[in-house]
Amino acid sequence: MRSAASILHLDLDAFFAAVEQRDKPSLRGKPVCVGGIGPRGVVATASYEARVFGARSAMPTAEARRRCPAGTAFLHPRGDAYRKSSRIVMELLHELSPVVEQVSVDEAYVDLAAGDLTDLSPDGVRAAAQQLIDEIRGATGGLTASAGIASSKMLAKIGSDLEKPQGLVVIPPGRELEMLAPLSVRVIAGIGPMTAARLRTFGVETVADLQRMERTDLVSIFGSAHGGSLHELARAQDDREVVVEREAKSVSAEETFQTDVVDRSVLDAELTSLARRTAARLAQSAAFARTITIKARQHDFSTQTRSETLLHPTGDAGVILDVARRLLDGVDVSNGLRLLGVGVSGLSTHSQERLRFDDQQEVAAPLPLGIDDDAEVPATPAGDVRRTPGPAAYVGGGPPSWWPGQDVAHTEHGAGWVWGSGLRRVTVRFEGPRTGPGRVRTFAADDPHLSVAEPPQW
DNA sequence: TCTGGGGTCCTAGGACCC
DNA sequence: TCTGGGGTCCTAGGACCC
Repeated sequence: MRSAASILHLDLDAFFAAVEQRDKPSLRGKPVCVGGIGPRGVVATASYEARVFGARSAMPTAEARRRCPAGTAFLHPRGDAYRKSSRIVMELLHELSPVVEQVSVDEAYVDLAAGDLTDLSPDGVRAAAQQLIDEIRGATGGLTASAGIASSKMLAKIGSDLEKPQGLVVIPPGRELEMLAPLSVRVIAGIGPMTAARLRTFGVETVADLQRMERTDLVSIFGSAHGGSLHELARAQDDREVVVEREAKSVSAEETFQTDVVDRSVLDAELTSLARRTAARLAQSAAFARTITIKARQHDFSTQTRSETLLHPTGDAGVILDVARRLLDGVDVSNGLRLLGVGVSGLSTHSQERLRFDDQQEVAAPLPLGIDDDAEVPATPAGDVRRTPGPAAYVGGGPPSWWPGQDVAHTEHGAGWVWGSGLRRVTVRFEGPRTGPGRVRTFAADDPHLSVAEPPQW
């Protein structure tokens, strides 16, 4: 804990939904849920209008549909659009200080003590943060953010959450404990539903309650690492630094099927696709991996992992797939899998494989890295393959499979987004961030005048 | 209500080594 | 013979975060 409130935590408000409302004027002021839209999807972000009806992050989309009124938009995420706005926000943060730790697409810590700001008093940092938030709104076409500024990461993060949306909370040095004491233990990072439930059995609900627990008791209940950190965080003892860049420790890809899959040939096709995606992302970060892990979720949601560590790091999709296949052979799939995943860890930045010259070890035939892996169609009859519709899920050679929220362009009507599709039809609303609410038109799904478009500029 | 996808960190047991 | 101690690596599972 520092002597000045010099750590800022910035969090964009209902980020995915806010970007959708910015780019789609007809959705402004309306409930919007962004996330998986299939039968097994969950909500990633609900707009504040949707939260009124009880929609929440991580809620099954089916449940959110039940709670929200007719007219609520359920949209598939547009990752490119979110990244584009995120980049602009992160650049603004870098103008404040070179020490910026991006936690996710919509969240970051800034070490104000490492920047040019000389006035680190509560009033000084508040003014700087207010200016930042105003700049973000201006540069992103109206996205709002909340900020917390405090003497530690934990308190800065708690602060940014306290008055969301558009909150700006400075916790002055010396006031940390009194601020923390009445709050639920759930505000502490690392206390999730399980830990909170166990603490409740000891009568612990607030941070003040937690402060009364002995360290030895917490350690015996939760283990030394978790128990020890609970004891410290409850007392606002948090010396974690703002770190600019962390090396990735693992890379993975996984997919939940629309319905459970028993057929091993379908699973093998999926495994191939996942191994390729994982290898492609590994290559993007110029890394190699020693440990390969598969993940299998059974029909009852129980999850198994199987892993194998190689002698030398690899980046080869064929090697990853060979190992993954072997591992999957050892998994009982007779009741059907609902999810399959492939991951790699034990990363390094160079491959010993490349240094071998007289190794007789058989290397699997190279597997091409699909440029757009989702364009890959498993080598089984299309009608037999159940795939979760994804943002880039094209039927090989055929027309695009349109998804709600997708950016499109029509040669006559211009830019718009997919409102809905099905029965070989696609309905598009023609509007953009700078237009008023637009008109809706329906086309044949294979209408040659309609094409996939880039996210609009606001 | 029936639970995504991408990650991080921790624990615990067994193998193995000195 | 009936019994060490510490360290590291590997594997599996689980809580948690956004």
